[in-house]
Amino acid sequence: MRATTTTTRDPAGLASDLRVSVWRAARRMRRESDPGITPTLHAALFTLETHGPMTAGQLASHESVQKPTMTRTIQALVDGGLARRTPDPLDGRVTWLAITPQGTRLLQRTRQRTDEFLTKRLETLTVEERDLLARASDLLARIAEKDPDA
Amino acid sequence: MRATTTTTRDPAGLASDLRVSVWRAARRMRRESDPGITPTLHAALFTLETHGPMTAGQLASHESVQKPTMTRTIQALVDGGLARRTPDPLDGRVTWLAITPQGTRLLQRTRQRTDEFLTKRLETLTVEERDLLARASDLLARIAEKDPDA
DNA sequence: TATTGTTATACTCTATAACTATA
DNA sequence: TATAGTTATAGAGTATAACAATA
Repeated sequence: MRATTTTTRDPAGLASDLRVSVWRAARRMRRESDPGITPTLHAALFTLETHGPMTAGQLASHESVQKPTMTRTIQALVDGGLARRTPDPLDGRVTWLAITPQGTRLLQRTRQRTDEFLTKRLETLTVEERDLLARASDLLARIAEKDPDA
Repeated sequence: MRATTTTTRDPAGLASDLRVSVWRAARRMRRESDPGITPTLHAALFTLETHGPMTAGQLASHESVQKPTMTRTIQALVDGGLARRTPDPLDGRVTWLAITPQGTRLLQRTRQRTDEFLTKRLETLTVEERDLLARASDLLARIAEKDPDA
């Protein structure tokens, strides 16, 4: 196994390591996650829950996907009764999205009962390691944000 | 934004946060990464570089994908001249995979010159934050490994 | 004209099931 | 029979290009 510590202070080397480990972790999580909801739908629904109602374009921007991609994701959420579309009364081009009670319940169930694989793995770590991952989770979220200067 | 710190010591809540942030980071990295190689090919090639020659089955197991999936990945690497197939001289069913010099060069170029987006983002962090991410990268790799008891 | 969102189309990544060749 | 790998097929997730409706 390559020693990640050798690249710690070198952003390019860390980038290379992170790219691999994040990709593998994402793949593994997808494989093990709750069959009731895919990671893509989960992430979008989570955003609707935490940010409140958003337009389709805002949601696409927040998730760093193109609008047609978000159209599909939204369609899947609406078909599943997890989100609801509401036309904007003033601007006929705009669609507002909101999580439904059913969507909220699904997220609650997911948090309580699912992610079993990941939860089990995390339980094998020390409290310090979980603290570290929690802070890393915030850093990853910051890295994945849209360019501040874009 | 949901406060991740509230879930730090709770493995299930951390699992939920990590699932979202890792998924988003993976998506963003794919979108921004070197157009010359996809994350899936990069990860497999990286494994061949660090572990040396492996059979197709070993590689599939290491990457946590099914064998048919790895067959496709390998085919893409071989088509691109990045890896080489060699039949096992003793067991006719087995195929050995090895990285080619061209594959090694591509990984070097990727490390040096690409991952620009990610490198730039990492440069905006403090040294401490990069240290933290480096250790998190190891933890994520451990989490994504095959079950120790499977 | 510019913007919001959708439809059409295509490519990547992944899986399961069935198959071939070899042991 | 069992194992290693491939082929066939399907589904999820994403993108770009072209379009419709509205501003």
